Amino acid sequence: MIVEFGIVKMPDNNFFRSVYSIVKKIPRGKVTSYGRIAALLGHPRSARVVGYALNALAKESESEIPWQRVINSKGKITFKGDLVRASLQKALLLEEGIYFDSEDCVDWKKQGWP
DNA sequence: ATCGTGACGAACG
DNA sequence: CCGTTCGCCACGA
Repeated sequence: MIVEFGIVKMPDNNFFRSVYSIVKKIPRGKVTSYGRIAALLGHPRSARVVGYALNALAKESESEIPWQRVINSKGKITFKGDLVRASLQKALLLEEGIYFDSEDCVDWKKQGWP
């Protein structure tokens, strides 16, 4: 099956789709990490793959899935060369009421999910 | 099938 | 509290 995210062909991969279904459940005003999602899926060591899945998503600026609510385990947004996406992510999160401290770090205890 | 790659993360030093 | 190293695993060439 091909999940249509624009022209990008998504593989018939349960892991990717599982990632998306989890991300969709993150409530507004909350955030979680790549590793957390991987753990929820029963693949505690597949954090990188979660990032890989979200990467394919962001290209199409998919509105249905709140990709911006996924950050790294340190509680920060990961740049990795794409400053545009990073700033967009922060803007979206600020709009949702996420609070960043002086070091651009979120408070897991108050805004972490689950 | 093999291999390099990466929105990660934990373990070191 | 840094920066490095290493394990991880789906994907695409």
